[in-house]
Amino acid sequence: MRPISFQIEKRSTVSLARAGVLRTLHGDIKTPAFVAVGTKADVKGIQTAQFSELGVQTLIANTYHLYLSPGSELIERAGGLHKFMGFDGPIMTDSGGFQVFSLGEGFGKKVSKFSGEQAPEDGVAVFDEDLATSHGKLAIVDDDGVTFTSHIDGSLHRFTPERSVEIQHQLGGDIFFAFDQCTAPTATYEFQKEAMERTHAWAKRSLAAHRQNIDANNKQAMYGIAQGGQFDDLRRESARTIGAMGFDGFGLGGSFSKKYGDDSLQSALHMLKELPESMPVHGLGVGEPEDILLGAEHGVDTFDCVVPTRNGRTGGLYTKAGKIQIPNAEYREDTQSLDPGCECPVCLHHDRRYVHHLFRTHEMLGPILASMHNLYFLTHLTSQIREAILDDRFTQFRDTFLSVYKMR
RNA sequence: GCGUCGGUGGCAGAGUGGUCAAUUGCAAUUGGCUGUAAACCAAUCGCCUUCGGGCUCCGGAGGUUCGAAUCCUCCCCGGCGCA
Repeated sequence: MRPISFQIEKRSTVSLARAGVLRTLHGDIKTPAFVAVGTKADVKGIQTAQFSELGVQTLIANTYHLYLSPGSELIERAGGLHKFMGFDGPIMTDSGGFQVFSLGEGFGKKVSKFSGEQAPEDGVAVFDEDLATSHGKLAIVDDDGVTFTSHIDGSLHRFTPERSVEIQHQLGGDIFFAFDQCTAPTATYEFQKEAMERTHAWAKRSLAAHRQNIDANNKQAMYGIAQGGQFDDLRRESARTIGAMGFDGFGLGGSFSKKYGDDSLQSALHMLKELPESMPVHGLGVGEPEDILLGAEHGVDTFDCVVPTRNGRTGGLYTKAGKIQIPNAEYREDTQSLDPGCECPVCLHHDRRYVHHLFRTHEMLGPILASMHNLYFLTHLTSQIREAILDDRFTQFRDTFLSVYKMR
């Protein structure tokens, strides 16, 4: 018996969209579902007790961050993430593979729509120069693993697939991910292929390490992550390889930011056709409404993304008509609710004028309310998608939604 | 009234003869954010512009100088001290 099971309740008759239930030892996740990002064992600005009213069924914490602080041993002594953060529901952990990318290849690169260029190596002032290694990155990859420089204190650390699995065992999430090498969609074919093959080798090692720990293997499910960038042949090869290894689920890997182009996600999704039909699929870092709709259409079951909490903290609010910047002058006396018609706990009590004021005066409640609203918006979106699939009207729902939602 | 210090762009506050339309912070205006290095980052922020530049500008008025936010004179205003 595996520690999770995935039951598909309904498949769309006109697309690969599906609705299901992912059963874990800490409860069920009704899919499609939005997974809140809880990097450091907290969803930024949100109390655990608020998850339910915001529609948050599950969250994903991060291996790299929790390993650095407070340390996975401490969390293990606390009885695992569930006890540590006081959440009884399903928890996922990410492997640290994304940090291989964001602290490695992606480090210091400010790819803007305007310049299209990467910043100079010393273009990032966030860190003490002494922290950065001579190559200008905080992570360097080799075939055996990755050497990190802590972004916190500059100390040196090393992750291997086995180490990532060990840490994630200590964290104790219900579902965790194999250590992978994430890449930018814009990377060359050669680079993409190399990272994919390395990811496959690491997946095999990760799985072996997991199977060796009988106790963890019985309690925790493990997803493998595929790569391949925007190259369809690599993507499909990666899906076939990862899909056949015996993982409990599948992670759609990559980084789908708009700065890498408008269809980096679209070009990756065809790989899902190569997977066993009943394998649960998680879209890593996929969370803009239009991308959730696209992913769901292609059979992605769960989505995690920083976007509701990060945008929320920085003043961006999701509405059915598109994103708005609540600190902007036009909302100073706007008495509409954040998103007219929204029934989230914030919209039920406050209007734009108030939240605008909170941002202008730098009150911490502003980012909190915005994060709450955004989380609700996305969990509500996935639950609406789920209902639509169950009624076999997904396409209509998508078209209706997109007809009023303005993408930027 | 006397003495003294000071009046700089929305605010605070640098600059004290040319490299100054004027450092910096805040405020303001806008943009960005996709497995969180992010309660963050970026651009703009006197007026005009064919984006090359042009014009006006550092309390006010004069003056010195090739050149003044910077030096001098007078005036106005403010802080402090003494009467």
